[in-house]
Amino acid sequence: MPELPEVETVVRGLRPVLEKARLARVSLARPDLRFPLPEGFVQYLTGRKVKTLSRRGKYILATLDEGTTWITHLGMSGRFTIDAPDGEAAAERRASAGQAGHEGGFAFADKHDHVLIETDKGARLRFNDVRRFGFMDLAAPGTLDTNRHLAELGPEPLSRAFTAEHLLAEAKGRTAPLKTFLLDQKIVAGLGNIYVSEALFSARLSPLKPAGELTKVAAERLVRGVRRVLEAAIEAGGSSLRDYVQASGELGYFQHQFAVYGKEGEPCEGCRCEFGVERIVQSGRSTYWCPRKQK
DNA sequence: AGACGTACCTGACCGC
DNA sequence: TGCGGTCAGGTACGTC
Repeated sequence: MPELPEVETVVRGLRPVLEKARLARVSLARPDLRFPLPEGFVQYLTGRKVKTLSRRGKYILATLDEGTTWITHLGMSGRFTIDAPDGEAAAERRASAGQAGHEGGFAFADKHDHVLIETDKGARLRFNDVRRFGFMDLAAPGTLDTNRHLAELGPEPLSRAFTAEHLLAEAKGRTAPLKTFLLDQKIVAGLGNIYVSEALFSARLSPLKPAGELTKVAAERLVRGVRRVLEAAIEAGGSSLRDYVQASGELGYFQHQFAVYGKEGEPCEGCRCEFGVERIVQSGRSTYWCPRKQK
């Protein structure tokens, strides 16, 4: 589920709860997510203060007081829930909680809750991940740049480092189609299956076009298209934070209107032609596009 | 190096 | 109602 805009929304939602807070209690329902949690994970986090929360690609980064970074990737289905300490939902969970967790009424309330965190300010966080493709890691001070998950990441698409020149240099000689090229986190960090389709539509470029055939003009359109769709989605995430997340406490998913994604057979944005959006499969994953508009 | 397929995990949905 | 197949927004890793 979560691509850059969703992760950015999660970070913004977690910030008021985690930044400048101390992790008073941490517990795990299991020793691993997608990968084993690092040795001594709970002991390490417990008692540490979060200095800042940020994002790199699809990774959530929490910088701790002594310089270590707590890294979280949401995978496909990872989400955080912020529990109101004494709300109705909390009482309900207390009543139905089957597994032992924190004492004092805070527990692994849902089936796929894997990590519980309570801050010194009384905020309670649950990390839930049905498919368990998410993972967490710790990077010692000064090792973030060489961390195995982050070292190879391409530029942030909303930063000045993401340029047509960068895309052209990376695309040179490549036969892989633009769809696959943009999904590669080494090329640009944070795009996933949805926003690649959306960005290519926005740029009016075919997902089938070999990356090596990008022209300067097309690369410039692509940079603008990527930025446009991500900025719009982050904006939508902001609304969901205000409207939806505050009520439910759930962070990780929001409704967004897409131009082509999931719209097979429907007219693409602003179009009235009779053909509609097409779905094709590239490297085993769905791509949605308009063959009339995207060349 | 780069392109490709497969693995990981659970749940929802569809047709029979 | 049950059952098997397919699909789902992620990354890592093996092979050619």
